[in-house]
Amino acid sequence: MKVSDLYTCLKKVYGFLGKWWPGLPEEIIIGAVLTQNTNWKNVSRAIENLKKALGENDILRKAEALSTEKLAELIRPAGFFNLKAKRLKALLAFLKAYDFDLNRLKSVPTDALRKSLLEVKGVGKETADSILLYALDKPVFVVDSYTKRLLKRLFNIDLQGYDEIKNLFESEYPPDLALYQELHGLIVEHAKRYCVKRPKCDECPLQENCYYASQLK
DNA sequence: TTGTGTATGTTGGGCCATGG
DNA sequence: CCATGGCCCAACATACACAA
Repeated sequence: MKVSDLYTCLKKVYGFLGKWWPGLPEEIIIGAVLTQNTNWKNVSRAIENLKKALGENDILRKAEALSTEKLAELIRPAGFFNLKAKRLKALLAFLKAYDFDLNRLKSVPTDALRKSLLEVKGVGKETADSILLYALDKPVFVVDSYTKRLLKRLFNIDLQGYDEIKNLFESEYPPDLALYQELHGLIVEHAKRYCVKRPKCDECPLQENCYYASQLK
């Protein structure tokens, strides 16, 4: 199997995921920071705390107005709360320059927008691309550790660099928003179910197409 | 057998320092 | 320039010891 066949292949197994990253764009931006090194269940608890304390609208503006300490208290369930409170504050300060208007943000060319997001302390490549893809509707490919592991196992492609992997996918697939959103979600779901650190090849629906699984025999 | 307590392992980005 | 490892934190899963 080739990298360009992965989408069709995963879709055959898992079907359409629908809206894989839940919530309003504002919540997705917050979630992108909160989900660093933690599972989604804990992140959604933290977001619920924020919504309960701040209400549903203008959540970014209201969150920015909170002290770092208060913010940390609310996002506690997401883990690393002191660190993430600082990172979230930094990101919210960046958004304030756009008056928290996501449409204004969206009107910035993607490359420039990505660069300025990466200048925010606490926003790395994965976080920036997640925001671009799921909150701002930009067709950029999101790479994570699951993507790296899947590439290595399925295709024996051993790339370390984030941008290398991003470029590989972006050259194999046309820049289609729905496709990119769906494909990243499919990769994560598959890696979480079967292609875990200690892979469950015997149960894996892709074992016939997988370099690693076929090597076991 | 079922419950409870304790310990230990696993998960996961980004920053920063350090060593090639 | 690039890779590696420590650091930030909590939840959950698993395993095991022991008691009732």
